[in-house]
Amino acid sequence: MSQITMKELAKRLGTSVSTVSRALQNHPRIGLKMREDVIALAKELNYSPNTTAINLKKQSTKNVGVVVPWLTEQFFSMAITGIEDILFEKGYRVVLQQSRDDFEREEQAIQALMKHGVDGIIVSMGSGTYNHRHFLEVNRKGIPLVFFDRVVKSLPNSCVYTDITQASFEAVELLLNKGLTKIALLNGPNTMQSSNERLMGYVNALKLHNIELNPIYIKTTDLGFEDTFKKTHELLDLAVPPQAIFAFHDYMSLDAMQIAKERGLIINQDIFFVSFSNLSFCKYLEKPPFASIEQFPYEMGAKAANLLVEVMKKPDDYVREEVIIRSKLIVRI
Amino acid sequence: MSQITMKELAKRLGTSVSTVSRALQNHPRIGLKMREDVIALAKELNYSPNTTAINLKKQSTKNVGVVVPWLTEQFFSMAITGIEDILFEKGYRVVLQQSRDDFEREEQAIQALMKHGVDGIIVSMGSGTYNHRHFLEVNRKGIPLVFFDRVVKSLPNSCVYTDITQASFEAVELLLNKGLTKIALLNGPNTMQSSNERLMGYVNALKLHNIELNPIYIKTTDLGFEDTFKKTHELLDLAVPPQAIFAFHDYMSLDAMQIAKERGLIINQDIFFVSFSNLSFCKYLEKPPFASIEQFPYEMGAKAANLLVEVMKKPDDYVREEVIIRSKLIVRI
DNA sequence: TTTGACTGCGCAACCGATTGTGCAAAAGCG
DNA sequence: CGCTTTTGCACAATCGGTTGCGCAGTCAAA
Repeated sequence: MSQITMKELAKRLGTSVSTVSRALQNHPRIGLKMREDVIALAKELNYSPNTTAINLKKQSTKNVGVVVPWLTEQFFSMAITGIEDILFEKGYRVVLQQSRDDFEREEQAIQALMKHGVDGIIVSMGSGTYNHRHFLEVNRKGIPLVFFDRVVKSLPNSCVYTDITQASFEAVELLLNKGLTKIALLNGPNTMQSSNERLMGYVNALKLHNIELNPIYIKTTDLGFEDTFKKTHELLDLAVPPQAIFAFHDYMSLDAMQIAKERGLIINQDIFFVSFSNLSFCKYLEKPPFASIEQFPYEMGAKAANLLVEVMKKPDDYVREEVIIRSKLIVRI
Repeated sequence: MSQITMKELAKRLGTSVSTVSRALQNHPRIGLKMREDVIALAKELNYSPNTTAINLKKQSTKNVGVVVPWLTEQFFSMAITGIEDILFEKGYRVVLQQSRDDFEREEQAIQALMKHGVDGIIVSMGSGTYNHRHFLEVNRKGIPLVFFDRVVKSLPNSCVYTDITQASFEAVELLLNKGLTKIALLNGPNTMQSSNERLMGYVNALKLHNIELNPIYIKTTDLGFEDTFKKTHELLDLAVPPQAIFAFHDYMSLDAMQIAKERGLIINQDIFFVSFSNLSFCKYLEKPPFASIEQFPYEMGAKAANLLVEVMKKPDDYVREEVIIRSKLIVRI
């Protein structure tokens, strides 16, 4: 029950704690016999060091906090898997927190992590985050912080993301190359950086193909399905409804597709959907969204973890890095 | 950068560390003025206690390890969400580990958690786990441990699960009541407790309805999609192929359905599928599995977390609890 | 005025490790 | 054989807190 300590080992061997400590670390100044005795007894008593004590002494916990909006979104669970794989192999553990896209919760999560004493933090920002004070606080305390996917480029922290603008451009261009010109954008809230980037890509593609930008084809949502329903109806109610919809992510495409289907439209014939995520379960759909952008969340997570490990190793010669993971447009049909 | 400590506060106030400590804890034996001074200075200097030091002293880390097979399975990410909600509110943090249904990894994960000094552990066993030595070790060390979903009933730990046998019984009965008699079972490996329970429910239902048990309708898989494909083909190749398949979970149903579709069968007409999980994205399918068993993972996780908190609070008067979450059969069409 | 309780605070041990330093004894050297 | 170096180990400080206990000083009751 009560863990056995170095003190106990020392007492049984009639030696001192420091000798036990050094023996277990194979310190050269400990004699062979003593070393072997200590190690043997440690093994026999199933000694295992108290990590908390080591943490206190070493001023590090080998814990890394990870904050994401929703664990239940495949993108994030895959990213965390990538993070965990790297961190586990480097001897770190993942302390998990979900922000649920809520600013308050995100702030609480970050504060809990700082208080708890993590060695570093990896964050994908919530859509509700309108303020960066908690991140500034983390930086002020000198705790290494790395962003991924939903990043804050204006902060001095390293970050990993995909070039949303470019990916959006390619996605919209795919539609244009199919001869579709009436393309709507079903976007996220424009408080989100990534919404703006989607818009940019959309605009760029239209411009390059000399298609006039029609503002009534651009809708923003709060990422909730109700708002998606509402905005989709608005699009389809237009006098000249869109031939294709570029949606924020696959979940949004799917919700919008439901509406389209209810209205008797045939997916990938009367109307085409393209979006981010490349959700794996779309393979089970008879009519999947036309195309989707794979962002390689596992790789993003792994890369973010690697960056963080670098900073944690030598926080002093910190160099901000901005890593862009190349996304891939997957055409499904 | 360097965190400010109680020693620093004490020095600045010309008092002792113990007084500072007590003042911050509102100890009654500290005078009002001194207390206010300490608190004021602490606030001014943005003092925050070193959690590691407190952990060492208190012999507790306020960390709870959670080990699940796959974070990317919706069931588990929802369960973890339930766990996190409860634990966060009680002041604990979640340290996450995935076993990937691999015994070695599960064992490593458990060992890492023990070494790291968590106050308790919540586990859903991997399908590859053929040995309980790591759990025995946890118990031997006196670390509170609670199982959920994939539990080990033979161990003295509390656990939360759904009555798989009963749920399976209901699922099969649903098919029988539709007049279907040739029902196949596409099960998981029979090293898994829950596979056996599914079998039991299946057998019970057939028995009650006086349908003779036909062993060729019973297949076990390793939960991988390739094996699912193989076994589904075998079933459909039978002289008298099944009219319905009761599959391990929705993912397996979906994979099997692909095969059925390829063979020209019409889902929910030529062949019916029923399984565990009630995956949310099935709502996007034109032809979803006929029915699915909702196991309320969020509630299971939350309950497991609550049980664990109880044990952590008073480990001495530990009483094993076995909580059965009532599942619900959801008919989709 | 004496006694006893109470108030306000500091000393020091403690949690379980790591690590700088000092001191013997053994070994190496001329 | 005497002197230096090396070897082998223990002492004690330290990480940053918590907490039992003791000791003055204050104040009221006897």
